[in-house]
Amino acid sequence: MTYKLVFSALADDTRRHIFESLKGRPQTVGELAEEQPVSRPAVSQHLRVLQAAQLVSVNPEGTRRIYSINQDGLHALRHYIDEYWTDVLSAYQSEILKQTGDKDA
Amino acid sequence: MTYKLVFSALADDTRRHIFESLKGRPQTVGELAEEQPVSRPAVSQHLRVLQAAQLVSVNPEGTRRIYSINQDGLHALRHYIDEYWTDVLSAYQSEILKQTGDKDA
DNA sequence: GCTTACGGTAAGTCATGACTTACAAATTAG
DNA sequence: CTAATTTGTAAGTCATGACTTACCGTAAGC
Repeated sequence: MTYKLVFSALADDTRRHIFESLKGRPQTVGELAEEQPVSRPAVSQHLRVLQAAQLVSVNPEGTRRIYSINQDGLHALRHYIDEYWTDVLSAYQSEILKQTGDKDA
Repeated sequence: MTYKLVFSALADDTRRHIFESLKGRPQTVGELAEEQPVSRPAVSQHLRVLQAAQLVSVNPEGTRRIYSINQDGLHALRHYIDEYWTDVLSAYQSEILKQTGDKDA
């Protein structure tokens, strides 16, 4: 459902850098922009995408907007992976059972 | 390093559908193309991307090429998430300790 | 041998998205 | 109130990538 948002958000290098920069501490847009090789408006646009993917969240403080990590996005990602694996394992198991049954027959 | 490949591979709807279709059983290109609303060459190109991201692998059998799941891609993804979280937790912990110290001072 | 089936590749089109500069809104400082 | 700071938004440019049709190589069947 929202997997597309999370995957495409983290598919971009600049966004992944921003996201990993927030790993250490909450930061303002200006602080984040200084670390990146792109302009501040570009960072703003990236933050909007990250926010839509529920990977970051904002906390306004005066004119500044302090961005920090939002757990929801990565939790969704982990859920996707986990569910995928359980499905894979059950499918493989039935495949194995089928092959075993063929052997017996 | 290869995170970009995995994220961008799964960011596309068609590719995610193909990837999830392989969850159940290995399939040929033709079988996968029948389930998708795009042409067979398009599926071929998507499979190349998925293969580059180590999400699927091929097994030639005559003229057919049987695609199946490759664990490496998703393992890399899970590794990314896990490492991210350990970094986040340690950063938060030091933040909490700093705040506690400030209170005491 | 020839034909058919399967699938990868080439070339071209079109939409998306990452980036820029210019501008506007909102809060703080004097 | 005015000026300065911070940030989001608008508009436009340019590259990327998802898709199509046409084509080529390769293995199997008659």
